[in-house]
Amino acid sequence: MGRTPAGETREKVLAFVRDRLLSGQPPTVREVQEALGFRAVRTARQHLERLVEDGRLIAGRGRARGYRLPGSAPGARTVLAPVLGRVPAGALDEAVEDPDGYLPVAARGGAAGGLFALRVRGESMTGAGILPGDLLIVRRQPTAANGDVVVARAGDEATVKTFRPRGRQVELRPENPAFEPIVLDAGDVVILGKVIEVRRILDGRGVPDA
Amino acid sequence: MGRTPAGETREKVLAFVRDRLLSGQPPTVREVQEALGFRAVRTARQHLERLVEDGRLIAGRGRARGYRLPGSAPGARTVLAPVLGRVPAGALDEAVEDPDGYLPVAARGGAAGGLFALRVRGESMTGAGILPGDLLIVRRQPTAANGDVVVARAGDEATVKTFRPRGRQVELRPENPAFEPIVLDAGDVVILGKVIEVRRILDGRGVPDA
DNA sequence: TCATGTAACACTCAAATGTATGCTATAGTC
DNA sequence: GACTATAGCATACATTTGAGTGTTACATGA
Repeated sequence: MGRTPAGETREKVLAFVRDRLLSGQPPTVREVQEALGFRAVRTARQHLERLVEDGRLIAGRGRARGYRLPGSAPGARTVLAPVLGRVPAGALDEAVEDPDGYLPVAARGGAAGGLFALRVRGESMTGAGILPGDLLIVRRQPTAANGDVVVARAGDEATVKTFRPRGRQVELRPENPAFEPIVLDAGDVVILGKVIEVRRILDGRGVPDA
Repeated sequence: MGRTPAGETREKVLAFVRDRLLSGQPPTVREVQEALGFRAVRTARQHLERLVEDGRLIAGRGRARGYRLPGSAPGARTVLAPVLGRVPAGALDEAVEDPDGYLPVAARGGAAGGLFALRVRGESMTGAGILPGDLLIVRRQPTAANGDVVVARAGDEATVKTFRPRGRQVELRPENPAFEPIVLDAGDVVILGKVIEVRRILDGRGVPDA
């Protein structure tokens, strides 16, 4: 069979393997062989071996579908956060029963104990770059630090605000001058969790032309 | 050996398999066996078979590490997008070589063919709620529609702007009055991809007190 | 009590898959 | 030309791994 220019084929091999790994389906050597059109298993393996030598792939000796991407192993644990349609007036757990879906979240260090997601209503936090329709990833915790963006319940209302302790009181401050801060006795505010991530899906809608 | 309450073990099996799939490393039957502490391969397989029967898993007949999540399952369409440290002047693929990490992304509909992530530098898009330090999930595509937020290369510069076609020219418009639009011949602009999602990690830093 | 279903075990077989050996050919370099 | 490196092929071998057969035990309801 003919030869291809040096290195060219290897790039294609790497691209194929990477695509498969990122989509969650590690390939076998023979799948690489077929995808690249080799007639010998050995050829595919040679390319893979070279990629490993060059540090561009990591081999799992002996294991089936054992090739991995180097660097920060995508083994970074992914957890699923349920998207709650509403912030419940009662216990959070009840709302988790019937989620609108799940979002994959890269679990950073801390306890993956309880994550959930909420959709933002209203414009009270636009000053912090949190727009209506955004998704908030929230870690459940009963306390917060000054400046944290929190999901809190004051009476029957559940809101997203910046947390400002004021002595024996608590200020829940919107990040939008058009809205008024809420100041309550600390005992009247229940922290449901802290917002650790903001997401905005742009897929369909673009930015309206001015 | 003893028995566990009905169904309880099966949930753990599913949780284990799902976690492995989400982290990009499908397990073998024997890995399930070990993880759950079974002494027989068959036991693990029986649970897996049941999960397949119930439609909560999909089996890849005969293939190694062949279990998948069904389309309806949470997390089924999660892919990992490499976070590029820099937008390359050359081919995108080269930058993918050395990613800063990977982000799990819920692939909505379209081809998961090529996703990558970028960190925002500068304040040129704050008007669209895109702040410095934000992570952008980008779908690789060579074209864009009016109003799309795109990653484009004009000469050696790679930037994030709103895409505005202007006849034979193209306007790359910042969403911040302090910045000037870039207008170029269509031939001088290369669309690298379209921003489909914006993420902001809040974990440490809160909102500064005013 | 008996039948039925689930959970679990021990062992075996076969297919999928990684690994190795040996060979051919082209291109570049000294 | 001799030497070296790369690209590729054919075949065989060994391990990993999915799949099959048969058995034991504990619930639960008819």
